[in-house]
Amino acid sequence: MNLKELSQQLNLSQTTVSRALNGYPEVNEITRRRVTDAAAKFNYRPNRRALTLATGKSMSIGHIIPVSRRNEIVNIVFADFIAGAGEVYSMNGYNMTLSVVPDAQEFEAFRNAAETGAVDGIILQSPTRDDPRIPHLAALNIPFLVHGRATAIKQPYSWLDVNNLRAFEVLTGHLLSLGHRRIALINGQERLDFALRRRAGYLSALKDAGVAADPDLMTTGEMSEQNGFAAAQSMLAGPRPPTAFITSSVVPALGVRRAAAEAGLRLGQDLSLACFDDDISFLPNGDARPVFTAMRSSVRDAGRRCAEMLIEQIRSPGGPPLTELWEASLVSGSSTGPCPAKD
Amino acid sequence: MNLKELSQQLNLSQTTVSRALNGYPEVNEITRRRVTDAAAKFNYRPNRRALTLATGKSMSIGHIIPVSRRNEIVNIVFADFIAGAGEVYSMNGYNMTLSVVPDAQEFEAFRNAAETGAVDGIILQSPTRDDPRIPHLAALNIPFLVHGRATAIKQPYSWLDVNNLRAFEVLTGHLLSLGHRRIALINGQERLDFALRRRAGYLSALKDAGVAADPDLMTTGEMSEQNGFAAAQSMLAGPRPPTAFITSSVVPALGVRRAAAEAGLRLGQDLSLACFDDDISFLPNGDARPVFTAMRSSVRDAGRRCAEMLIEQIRSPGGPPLTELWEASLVSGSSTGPCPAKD
DNA sequence: GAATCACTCCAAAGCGCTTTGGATGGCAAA
DNA sequence: TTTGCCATCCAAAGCGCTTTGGAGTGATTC
Repeated sequence: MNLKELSQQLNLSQTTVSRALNGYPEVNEITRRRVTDAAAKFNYRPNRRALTLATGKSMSIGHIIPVSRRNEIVNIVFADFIAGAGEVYSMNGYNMTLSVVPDAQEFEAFRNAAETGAVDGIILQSPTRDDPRIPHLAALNIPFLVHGRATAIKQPYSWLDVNNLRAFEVLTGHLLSLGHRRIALINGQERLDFALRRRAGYLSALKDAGVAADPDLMTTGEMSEQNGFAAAQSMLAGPRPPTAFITSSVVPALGVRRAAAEAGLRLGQDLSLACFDDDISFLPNGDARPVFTAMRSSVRDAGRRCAEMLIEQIRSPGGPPLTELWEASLVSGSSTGPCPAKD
Repeated sequence: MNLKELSQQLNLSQTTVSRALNGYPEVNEITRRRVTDAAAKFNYRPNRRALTLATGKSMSIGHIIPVSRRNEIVNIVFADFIAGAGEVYSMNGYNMTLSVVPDAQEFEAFRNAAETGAVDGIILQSPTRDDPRIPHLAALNIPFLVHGRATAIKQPYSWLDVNNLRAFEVLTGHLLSLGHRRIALINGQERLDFALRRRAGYLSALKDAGVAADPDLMTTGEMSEQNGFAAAQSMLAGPRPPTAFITSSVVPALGVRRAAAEAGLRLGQDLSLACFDDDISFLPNGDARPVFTAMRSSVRDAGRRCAEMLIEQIRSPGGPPLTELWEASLVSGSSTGPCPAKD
C-alpha cells in the first residue's frame, strides 16, 4: 500500500495524507485521526527510497572498513563501537551503511558514498598520523567525524578521542611507582596515531623517572593474542627480561599471560602486566575485581558519542568542528605488583 | 552534476546518456565514448537515491542486531562474519544496512526494513530452536537467509550452518579416545539452536562410549572469558573435577586456561582443553602449531558464503530455498593429552 | 521507386514521496 | 454587504534516475 492508494481510500489528496502523517499543523485533527487510523489499518509505511529522494537526505551514516590482504585482522574494538553507534542511529531514525572494501579502493568508496548521496555523514576510524583520508573527506564536503585523531593534520575537523598519551603516562607511572624499571611496551601498529601517542606517553613517563628507554623492550604490531604471546616470550627469553609489560589491549595481554604461564611466572608477583582496556563486551576485565590493571575507556560509549556528535553536525550544518577528549581511568587489578627483588 | 546537466553538456537526451553509461547496445560506440569521457571529466555518479527509486531495488542487505539490557554482549563472531559478508556485498554492488535495535523492537525492525523497501534481503543470525523470526520473515515475503538453523521449524527456508552436532561428537570422541571420562562442557546459551546441537553431539559421543553424563559438568551461558573462568574454577574445585574441558569458543577457553593456571594445572598434561574455533581474526589459534585442540570452521568464510547465497536468491527469486551444511575440521593443538593416571 | 530494416536517438511517463503555491469556504471585523 | 483572514484542503511540480514506445535516417532489398 502506497500513499496514492491510501489517499484514494480516504478520498483525500496525497498532500493532506502526507501532512497528516507527518504532523503538520494545517490539517484538521479529525481528518488526521481518520488518516492515522487508516494508515494503521492498511499497515502503510512510506517507501524509504521515495522518501529519501524527495527529502534529499538518505538518513543513513556510512562506516567504511578497509580490508587488505596483509592486514586481515578485523579491529578488535570494531564490534562494540558499531553496537554503540548503531544504537544511537536507530534512536534517531538513522541507518548505518557499512561498506567493506579493499583498502586500495577506500578513497573511491568515500567519494562514492558522498557523491551518490548514499549517506548523510561518515565515521572514520583508526586514523594514521597524517591520514590523507581526512583532507579527502573534508574536500568532499560531507559531514564526518573521526574516532581518534591525526596528529600531523592541522586543518580543523571533528573528532572524539581518548587521551592516549596521558593514559600511557599514567599506566607507566603506576608501574614505575611499584619499583619497576624494565617495563616493556607491546604496542599497536605505530602507523596508527593512537599507538604513537601511547608510545609518547610511555616514553614521557620513563623520562620523567629518569629511566632510559630500551628499544628491545618496545614492540609494535597487530593487537592479537598471538602477537602478544610471541613478543612477551621473546623478551622474557632475552638477556635482561622486563619485570613488567604494558599492552595496547586486553587481547595481547592474554598472550602475555600465556607467555608468563609457560615461563612459570606468576602475574602480580613475578611479573606485572597492565594494559589498555576498551571494555569490550565479551572480554570483560571485571568491575569489582579486575583481572588486569588497566586504563579503561569504553569503546562502546565512544561509539555512542561519536554517533551523537555526527548527527548533531548533520542537523546543524555549517557549525564549527566538534571535538571531545576523554580521559581513561585507572582500574587496578591483580596482574600488577611491586617489582620483585633483584635476582 | 546530475544526469540532466550531463546530457545538456553533451547535447544528448537523458535516455541516451543513461543507456550509454549502463552499457545498452542501442547506442553508437562513438557516442558512448563521448558520454563516458564526459562522465569521467565531470565526475558524474548517478544519485543512488534516485537510482534505487527508479529501479525498485535498494541494492542493500539488512543485518539486524538485537541489543537487550540483560544481554549486553556483542556476539563474538559478529565482526568477522560482517567482514566476510561485507566483502561479497561490495563486490556485487550491494551495501550492508545494519540496524541495532532493542530486542523488543526486532520484529518491528524486520517489518520496517522489508515493507519500506529499505533492503532487498535480510540475514538472520543466532536463531533459537523455534525462532519466531523465521516464520515472521517468511510472511514478510522478502528474501532472507539464516546463519544457523532452527531445529523446531519445519517450513523450508534458506540457511547455512556448521554441523555442530557432528563437531561436538568428534571433539568429545577425541577426548574419550585419549582416555578422558570426566569431560566438562562449557556451552553457549542453550536458548540458541547451535548450542543445543552441540550439547546433543557431546551427549551422543558420551553415550556411544558408555559414559554417563554428569549434570555437574555441563554449564551454559554467554561466551565470555569470565564465564569460562568461573565455570572452570568452580568445577575444578568440586569433589570430582573433570580431566578435560570443551568450550563453545576460543574466548571461554581463554578463561578455562586462566582457571587452570591458577589451579596450577598444565594444559595438555594435567588437564585437557578443547573448543570450537571460529577462526576469529584477532584470536587466531595458530595454523602450524595450534594452541587449542579444536573443531575449526571459519565464520568469516561463512559470512562470505551467506552473502553469496542471499544475493543468488535475490537475483533469481522464486527459486527453492538454498541450504548448506559445513563440516568443521579437527585441528589438534597442545592443549589436549592423555588422561592423567588416577590420583 | 517503394518497402523493409537496422541503427541511433529522443520525449515522456513512471518510481512514491514531499512541498509549493494556490483554492475554497466560513466567519469575524469593518 | 464587503473585506480580510483563518482553517483546511488540493493540484501539480519537483527529487534524479530508468524504461517504454516511438521517430528519424540511411542502406538494403525487391
